[in-house]
Order: sequence, then structure tokens, then C-alpha cells
Amino acid sequence: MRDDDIANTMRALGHPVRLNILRILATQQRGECCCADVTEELTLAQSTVSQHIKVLLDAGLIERKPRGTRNCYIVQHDRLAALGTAFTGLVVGLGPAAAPQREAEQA
Amino acid sequence: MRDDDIANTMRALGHPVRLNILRILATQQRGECCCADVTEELTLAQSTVSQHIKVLLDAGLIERKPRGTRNCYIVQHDRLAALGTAFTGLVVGLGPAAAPQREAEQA
DNA sequence: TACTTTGATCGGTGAATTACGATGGAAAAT
DNA sequence: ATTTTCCATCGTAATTCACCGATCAAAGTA
Repeated sequence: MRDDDIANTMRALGHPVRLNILRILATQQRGECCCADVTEELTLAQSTVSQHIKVLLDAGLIERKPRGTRNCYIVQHDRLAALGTAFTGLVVGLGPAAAPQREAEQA
Repeated sequence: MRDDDIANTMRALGHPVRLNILRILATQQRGECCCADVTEELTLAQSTVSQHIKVLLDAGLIERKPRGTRNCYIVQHDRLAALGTAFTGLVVGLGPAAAPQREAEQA
């Protein structure tokens, strides 16, 4: 993962609403979670939510899964793990301390 | 660390130039590293570099240390560690897998 | 064949970001 | 005291972001 990628993914996570969306997606994942579900938990317009979702999508942090008339989204844990790894590498490279370290992922 | 903080810090890291600055700061840290040093490694204007530094500063990722006529900057490893922890917590909260995990820091 | 639901996408607006050169002020050197 | 060095900050232009309402296509339902 090179700097541009890391920066991109970081930026995708660099908005509270998107962190929230990720969380909503994760917690409701048992039942599959579509755009409408997310929207109704966030006081934002559907188009805005859709746009945030697109950002997460482009960053590879979630995946679209068409389900009949609706689109469900699932968190890409391996992508998150990859970022964790990259971050670790970065921080390790940065010096004496503070190296988060991932340790497990994708089924 | 709440969502806003995480998002802010992530956004600060969400630019390749800033990742670079962080790295430059870290590697040259033996000698202390000031704005001019950074600037001459990046094909960017001094004012632009200064601005990027300010972003990192505001995010608490680096610290300013006045050294006579110049300002030196040092990476705040504990802050990086804090972000690592927060990220870990987030990812853990997000589900089944992929939990980066930090394990050491500040002298 | 309508009609509805879902959600991506378009167009627009205002705010923020990124970049630059120029200014100004503080400390060091002369 | 004057000059030089360093760099934060200001002003500005171009770009991107965050948000909205409106629209349109696809798939399901009547």
C-alpha cells in the first residue's frame, strides 16, 4: 500500500458521518443493511448518505451487493486490516514507539 | 477519543504530503528538523509546507519547539499511538475480524 | 401494463482545502 | 543598529467537499 492509497483511505475515514455509517453497516450486518436503513439513522438527506457511501465504496472499505430492488453494503474487514497494517508500518517507520499492530482478519 | 477527534486526526493524515512530512520529521529527528529542512525535500512553496505543518500541529500529531531563530518540529508518537488505539477500538467494534492492536510507545 | 420503492446520479450552493507569492516580525549575526 | 534568516500568516485563485432537492433507471408489485 503506497502513500497515495493510505492517504486516500485515511481521508475516507476522516469524516464522522462516514465512521458512523461504517458502524451502522457493521452492527446491522446480521440482517443486511441498505442505504435507506443507514439514512433513517442519520439526519441527512438520502443523496448525501449515498454520496458518503460512494466515498467508502471508492476507498474499498465497503462493498455493494445488489439485493433485488435495493443495494446492501457490507464492511470490507480485510481492507480495514490492510489499512491497519499500513498504519503500523508507517508508525514503525516513524520511530521509536507507538506501533499498532494488526493480528487477524478475513474469514 | 471520540468520533470527531478520530475523524480529524485521520483527515490530517489523509494527504500524501503530510504523511511525507511526518516521515521526514521522524527520520531527521536526530538533528532536529525545522520547516526549511522539510521544505527543501518537497517541491512545494515554503508557505504551503508551513500550512501542512499547521494541520499536523492542530491535530496534535507534531509539536513545535522554538530553537533560536527557527522552529523545530517533533512527531508526537503518543498521539499516533492514541490514534492506533482508537482505530483498533473502531475496527473491533466493527465486527468479526481484523483488529489492529498497538503494543508499545513513548519513552 | 401501470405503479411503487430504492438509490445512484445530476446540478447547484456555500464552505473548506490546496496551492502560491507577498508581507511582517522575531531572533541571530554583522 | 542594520541586515539577514526563518517562517507564520495574509490574501487570493482554483479545486474539492458536504449538503441539498430533483430526476431517472431498475427491479418488484398490483
